[in-house]
Amino acid sequence: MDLNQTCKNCKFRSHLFDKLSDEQLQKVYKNKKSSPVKKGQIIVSSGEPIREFIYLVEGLVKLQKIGIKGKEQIITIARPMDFISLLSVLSKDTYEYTITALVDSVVCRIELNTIRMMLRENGDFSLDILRYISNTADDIINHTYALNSKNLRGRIAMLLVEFSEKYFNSNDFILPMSRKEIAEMIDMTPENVIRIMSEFRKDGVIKLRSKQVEIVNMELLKKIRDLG
Amino acid sequence: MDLNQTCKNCKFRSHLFDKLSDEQLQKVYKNKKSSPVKKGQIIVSSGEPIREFIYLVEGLVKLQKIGIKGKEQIITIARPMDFISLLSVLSKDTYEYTITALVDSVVCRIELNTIRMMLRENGDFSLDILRYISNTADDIINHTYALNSKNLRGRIAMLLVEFSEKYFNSNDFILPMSRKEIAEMIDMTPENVIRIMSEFRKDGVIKLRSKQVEIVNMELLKKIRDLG
DNA sequence: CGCGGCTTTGATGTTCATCAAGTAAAGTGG
DNA sequence: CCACTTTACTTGATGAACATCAAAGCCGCG
Repeated sequence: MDLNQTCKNCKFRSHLFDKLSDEQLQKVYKNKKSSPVKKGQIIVSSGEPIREFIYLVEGLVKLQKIGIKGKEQIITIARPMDFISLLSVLSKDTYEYTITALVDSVVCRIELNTIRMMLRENGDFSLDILRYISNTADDIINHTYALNSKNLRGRIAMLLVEFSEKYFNSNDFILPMSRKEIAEMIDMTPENVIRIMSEFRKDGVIKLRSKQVEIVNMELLKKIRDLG
Repeated sequence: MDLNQTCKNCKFRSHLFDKLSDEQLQKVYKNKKSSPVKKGQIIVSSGEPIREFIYLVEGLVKLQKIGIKGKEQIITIARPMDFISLLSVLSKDTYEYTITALVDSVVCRIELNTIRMMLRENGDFSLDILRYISNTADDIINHTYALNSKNLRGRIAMLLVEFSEKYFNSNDFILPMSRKEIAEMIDMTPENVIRIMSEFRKDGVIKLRSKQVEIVNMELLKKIRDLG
């Protein structure tokens, strides 16, 4: 297979590498390393030096950091097409977050200097990346504030709607994480995650069997989210 | 006075416009409008179309948004040298935040297209801005998570230390905001802001008279912050 | 000088974390 | 593949932290 074709057709290109010339795209291709990662595998560890631009081609990954007192805190979940080295990549020397695969995934890596050079050379590409980073940061900030302004029921509802609409495009999905991890994401205790999800089940808002979730009454769930 | 000199010597230049050529700096100068704003005055309103790059030359401003249920939420306080149009400027069409002067301030405005053009033309400048935006976003995110992981006493302590070390460089300063605004910043009620500050006063950690604060025992205050 | 918002203090109630204890599920080594 | 161990899940009871409500004093401003 023509390797350049591979990159040219990669669904990723349309979003982020649109503005690259063919020559630059060729350079990206020569440098990129694509690799599969198993569920649970760590992709980068917080504190590691940043040497690569990493993006997610397939799967789901979580970005987390260790808060004060050693409590884990999940900052966001990245989808295919997301840069997962995210914010730190251009401003820091080492990763701020630990990134772990939630399901079997595929990531692509490009040497940082290659990207840096292209950012310098290609103003349109540079502007696109600026916009992308700004948006990502905005999203995380807005998401965090939305979450914090809600009570526990509202948070769980928000998370379930998000999984359904943003990550799985279905009312019926398998939670890609444990109750404990959910708790880390929305800042509550595992006990209360369980309690409230059970309530939702009893009230007929969702069906729930272990990690299998089906949202039965989406309208009500959204109302709980918005009123929480 | 030579107007170009004005910009060349502006303390702002060293941080953000370092990489601009003399010609580009000249262009910045021709386009910039510098204006004073009075305490309490709104600089931009959330929802307004973004037409300018705005940075703070002197003073202090707050960036806030209206959360769900109309509760105000202060996202961050900007200092001189900060871009205050911040994150949204390159990714959105309208402002995400309302920006208000906390004290008498001075801002400079540059037409957005001028900056955009320079970003496209000048890769080094572009990289600097990328780094700057990444850092700003990182800071806000880290700050928000740090705040949320603390109890109320820890939050107040954190805020006071921050005012002292980051914004005023002194153990003795005048709070630039009301108790209600403080509550909006660190996500608690005005009543509890008052209660806890009074506690600190009674315990001899700070002296407090209306908005005048003096930190008497910084070490203890930091301990309260870190243990909260 | 009086009105409205800011500030302060106290009393009450709700939400949520913590603790405890037991069950199910999922790895692990023989 | 089965016993064994560990880790995840679940439910209930208790207590602490914090929001809310109420009432009174204060301050700036028209």
